[in-house]
Amino acid sequence: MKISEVSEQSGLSADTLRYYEKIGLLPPIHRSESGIRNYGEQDVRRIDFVKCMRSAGLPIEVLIDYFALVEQGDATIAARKMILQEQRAQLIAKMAEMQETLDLLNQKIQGYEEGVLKAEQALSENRLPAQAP
Amino acid sequence: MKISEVSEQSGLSADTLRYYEKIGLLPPIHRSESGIRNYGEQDVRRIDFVKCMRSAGLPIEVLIDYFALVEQGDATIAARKMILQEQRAQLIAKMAEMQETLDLLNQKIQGYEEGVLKAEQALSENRLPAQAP
DNA sequence: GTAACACCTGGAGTTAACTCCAAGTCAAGG
DNA sequence: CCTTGACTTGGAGTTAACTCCAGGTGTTAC
Repeated sequence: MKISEVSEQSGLSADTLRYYEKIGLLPPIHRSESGIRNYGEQDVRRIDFVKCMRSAGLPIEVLIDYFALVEQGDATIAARKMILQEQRAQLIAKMAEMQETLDLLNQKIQGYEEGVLKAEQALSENRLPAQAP
Repeated sequence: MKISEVSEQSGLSADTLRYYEKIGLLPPIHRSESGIRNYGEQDVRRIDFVKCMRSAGLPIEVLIDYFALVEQGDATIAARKMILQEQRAQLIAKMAEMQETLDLLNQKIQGYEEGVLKAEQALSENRLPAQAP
């Protein structure tokens, strides 16, 4: 698979794919004789994994460390598991924060709905309401 | 309230508070005669709001736009509501992505748990299992 | 009065994660 | 043979959001 195909399929730009390889987030991709990258199935699977983790905000550094451990074989399974557990904990925490924000946003939006309602009522009755930020 | 107190109470650094003011995310804070910021209750409430929104990843730009509308009074209520709804939609989408990542992370971790289990069994029986990244 | 301390400013530096660019190579079509 | 277009590289530039610093001023404690 050429870089343009992988780019299309993954939604990551070719630049990003090369960048990921350069910094070691992807392994050195096999090349044709003329030096053109040819992504294998395993590469594509890794890219999908990376994309998923990145979309949730896991830092590239962490993923690099993780894959470095994968390279080193089964002796590192415990360490890998710890990395994933740590990231999971952070993800859960972040989602909880976002839920709080979501709740507040919902409140505010509802406040505006009610505010507008009141304002409309007031307008048709010639009164003036007010609302906080 | 002095900047150090607000900093302590909000968890934002004094530098960040000044930065927020400089870029217009906070209004010009009232000063003492000698030029020292004196944050009022309203400022503190706004800072809490900003902090909450920022913790969920809402861009500063969006918040600045939002507060600019607030300044302009009730005529902008519909626009404000739209901003919040848009941000809510993005937040929900992001949380869904994170949930997917969380699911995958859970799968992987469980895979490692089972993998280790198999490995331990195999070790005590002199067999060799394997596992993917 | 002076030393220590919190605060001020403008501006430079940092970080993560891309993104873009110039200049070059190669394969295929006309 | 020549052009077109996808690919290559190393390196520079961008963006968001801080974070730090030097140099200066005002306030407080002794």
